[in-house]
Amino acid sequence: MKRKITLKQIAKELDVSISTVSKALRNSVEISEDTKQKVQAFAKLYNYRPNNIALSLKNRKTNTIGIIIPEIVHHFFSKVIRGVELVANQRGYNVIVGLSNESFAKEVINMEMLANGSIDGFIISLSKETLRQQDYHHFNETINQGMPIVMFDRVVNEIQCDKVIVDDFEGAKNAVDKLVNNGCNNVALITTKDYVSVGRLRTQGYIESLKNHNLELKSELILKLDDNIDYEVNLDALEKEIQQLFKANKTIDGIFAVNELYALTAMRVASRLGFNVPNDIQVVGFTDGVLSKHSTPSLSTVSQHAQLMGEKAATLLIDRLENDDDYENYQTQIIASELIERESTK
Amino acid sequence: MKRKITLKQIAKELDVSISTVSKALRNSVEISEDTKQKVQAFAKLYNYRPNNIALSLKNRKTNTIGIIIPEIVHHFFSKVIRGVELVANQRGYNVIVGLSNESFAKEVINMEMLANGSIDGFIISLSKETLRQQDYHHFNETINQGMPIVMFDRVVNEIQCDKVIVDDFEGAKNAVDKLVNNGCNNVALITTKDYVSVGRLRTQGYIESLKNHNLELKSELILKLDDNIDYEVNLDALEKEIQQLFKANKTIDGIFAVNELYALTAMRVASRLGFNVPNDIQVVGFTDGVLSKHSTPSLSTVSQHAQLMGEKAATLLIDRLENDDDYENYQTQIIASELIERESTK
DNA sequence: AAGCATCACGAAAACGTTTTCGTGTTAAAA
DNA sequence: TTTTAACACGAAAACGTTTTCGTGATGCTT
Repeated sequence: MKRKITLKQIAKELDVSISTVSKALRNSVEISEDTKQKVQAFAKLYNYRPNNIALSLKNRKTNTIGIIIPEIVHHFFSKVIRGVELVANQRGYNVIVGLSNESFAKEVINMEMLANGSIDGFIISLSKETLRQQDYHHFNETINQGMPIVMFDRVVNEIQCDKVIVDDFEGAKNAVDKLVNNGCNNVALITTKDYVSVGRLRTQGYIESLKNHNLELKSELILKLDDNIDYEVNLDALEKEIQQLFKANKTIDGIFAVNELYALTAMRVASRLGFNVPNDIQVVGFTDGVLSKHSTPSLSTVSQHAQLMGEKAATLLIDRLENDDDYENYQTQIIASELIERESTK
Repeated sequence: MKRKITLKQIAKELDVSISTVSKALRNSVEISEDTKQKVQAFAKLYNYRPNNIALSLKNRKTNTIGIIIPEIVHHFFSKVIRGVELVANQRGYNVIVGLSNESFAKEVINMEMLANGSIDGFIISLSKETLRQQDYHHFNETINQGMPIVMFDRVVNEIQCDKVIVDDFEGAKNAVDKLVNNGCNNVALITTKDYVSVGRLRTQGYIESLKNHNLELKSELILKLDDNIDYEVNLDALEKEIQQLFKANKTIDGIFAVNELYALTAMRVASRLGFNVPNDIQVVGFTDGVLSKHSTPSLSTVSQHAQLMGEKAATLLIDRLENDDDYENYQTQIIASELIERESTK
């Protein structure tokens, strides 16, 4: 077990100075051809690679970006990571992952851990708890220390930084437009409480679409679920909520749900109550998940292009890292969503 | 925009030496109470945090572990990451993620990028291409340089290191046992080509179970799919293969599939051909995916406890990193799988 | 008053790089 | 022969820590 070889060791072996070795390896004109050859051959033989940590310290640049997400076991977020990783790698960066697990405290701790030199910048999607508490001091502190942040998906107006978001409003509007155009007159909405920005925007898109079609907005058709409850493990509770919605409103002929789980569960409950999807009730979800494609009937959905979001976020961040000149001209990129029609709509 | 404060700056401001500041902050007895208070107050005021990179360089230890996986948009792997991250964070480590994208070259490049000082050790699941080419030189080189590796799930006997695996053989055997005990006499197997170790082991479990029940092993009931094809995008191709299996073997009354997609597709094809699941045909998959739970009928499956695998792998790695003494007593931990019965079996 | 601990702190090395600047040697120019 | 320029290399600083060792000042013991 031989440790990794360093410049110092090469210098010693070849009886030259460390500077000479360093220059020889970087093909400096200061060094004679002879010496260069000798050093390079030796370095190759021993498979020399510069130590990243030493380089980071010297250059005050780690070539690493940190991504902090609320949850990794989630199709949307893992696709974002893939996008980030893709462009990061292309541009010579590594990606370090932190999970906030939807907790404010973990988000803060994670950021502090990474902000002390480990990374050059952050890509982040806020935890629900952070959104609820509206405590954003850690972002401002980070930015004030000269470390750029790019927020994606769950963003917040209070913080000045680059952002990448989905056109939640437009996406929702289009989805509901589709349902209405397909003949639905009583489109219900299954959404989250308003503090999650994306939930709020999608709700507004729903409302806008109804208005544009001169349809009455009936509050009893809007089911706002408390998404602190993990319905993935409490499926029964979710089913009950939705079943109640159907029972109380027999005329429902369309469902727009702000995520995949809600949409899918709605479909299942509808079937159980004897409705046919899409003939009696049409359903559209909002997501990038795998479930939609493989369910029966397969679910029409608003795709968010998660991987593209990741790519854009990484590009934004790295561009900023590599151009010190452009100063505080923060931009917000909006990724167009796309309605993917499957069997749950006509 | 104030840069992060350093020991040197504190020393300058307070007109003491760097050593004094460092010692004062670590509460050394060498320093007088007065000075300590002064320094600590100042440090707190300016929110001093030691620079991780400098520490890493000094200690020759990064407190970061690298995980290299073939694909992140995959329920199994993201759950493993969650497990790794969980114990890594608990023990003060960060996690850096590399994606091989099932490519040998990317696996090598990723490892080389990280092995040059960025991390203390690897957790890795081999890419399919690596398994096919059986070229493991990069692992040996890494280990020889004193950097420990823990392999999980897709492992390989040729490399001496810690490993965490699922009892693929037992898991498959139990699944097929279940089918046979439920009355299936013609259980088909949908699997991958043999070079993926987990596929091979699951196939052997299938064979063993049939043998134990004195059932004839019929090669026409074994469908070996080429998993270089991404059936997730080529669903049609997959359906055709499976449809052919059914058409050629009318007596099939049970299916064991080595992954979720195969199992789910088999269910769908079966329904389309007019079979009822589970009354005519029972199906069991092998996976930790989300699809199984939400499909109709929901899919019985062999769970691999992905998160637990991640936790074990991280524990194994960190234990080794922190105990230089226990030398090369590599262990292989086997995670028991669990048969989760849902609607696709009786 | 001389010797000796104890105290409180600073200098310097080390981790592994890169880079600036200085310097000794050789060859060309005056 | 002397001056100058080019060449080839080394010393040292810097990045931000921690830690070992040295040292001047003080107070105590004889």
